[in-house]
Amino acid sequence: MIAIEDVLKKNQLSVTDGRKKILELFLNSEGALAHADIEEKTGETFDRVTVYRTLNTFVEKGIIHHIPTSDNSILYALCKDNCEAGHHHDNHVHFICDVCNKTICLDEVTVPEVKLPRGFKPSHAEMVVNGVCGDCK
Amino acid sequence: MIAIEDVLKKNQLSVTDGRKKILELFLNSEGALAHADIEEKTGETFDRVTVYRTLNTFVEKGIIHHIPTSDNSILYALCKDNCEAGHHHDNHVHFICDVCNKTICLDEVTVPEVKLPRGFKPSHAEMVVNGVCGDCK
DNA sequence: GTATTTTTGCAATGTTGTTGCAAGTATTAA
DNA sequence: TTAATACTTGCAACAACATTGCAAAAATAC
Repeated sequence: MIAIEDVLKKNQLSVTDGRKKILELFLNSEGALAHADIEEKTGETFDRVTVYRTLNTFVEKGIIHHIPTSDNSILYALCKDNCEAGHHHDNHVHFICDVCNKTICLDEVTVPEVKLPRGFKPSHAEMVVNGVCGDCK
Repeated sequence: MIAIEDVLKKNQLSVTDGRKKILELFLNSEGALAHADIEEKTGETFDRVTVYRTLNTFVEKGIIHHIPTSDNSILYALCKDNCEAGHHHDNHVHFICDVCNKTICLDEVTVPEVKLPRGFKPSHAEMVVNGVCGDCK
């Protein structure tokens, strides 16, 4: 059991109902969440604006991170412990299940290095794999 | 010189000014294009709606493909010749330059295979690398 | 050249995300 | 515990992005 309040305090954030609830959603979700998911699950409890601001705050503090998608949706997922404010170590592969449509962080799978053409200098790499996840096979 | 009209005809599309112009933009651009880029470059010639519909049509026909991004922008790039409708072979790495902000298809660089955890079956993989491109180094 | 099908432009509408400000809540310190 | 301060929230307005229906226009088929 992870103490939700501790995570917030450790990141110098005021402990509020909204932040506790949204952080709890991430902790209880195995996959990534979109803004819409969160709005749906919090129901009428919080204003849309609060959700936007909370997510942005969490990204700034390094509690969650963006996941690249081909459509124009923004997905968020929890960062692991070694992830600090402004200094992400989320160089893991993301997996999107074609069946259940969940997006899962494969924390154990590191994004591989690739050899780039002459003149290109890489700084960061993202990888997204589609397919069928363990639950849907 | 690629015959623009032939590409459209080969995909069973009516040849219209809008489609010719937008396809030409892709052929003459080394990087990927966002909807906004296209609107900008076609100026007042076409309606915004036409641009949206043309891009969607091109994606359906497999003439262009989406590129995943971490922010919520949609980028499009030309598919290469071996790319057919509904059956993309665009398994190459995309590069986003942190300096000039261009997105470039690295057609020569194939997305590497990764070993996934038990139970995961991959069908498709995308990779986006950030850094400094050859022109900006 | 005419008929048919497809595409376009316009207007209206929906969706998504942001900003300013007053009111409410959490934190700090006495 | 309470008062002062700082931060967060909700509301309303706004801005950007994207979609839909329908009539007019253009492209294709005959």
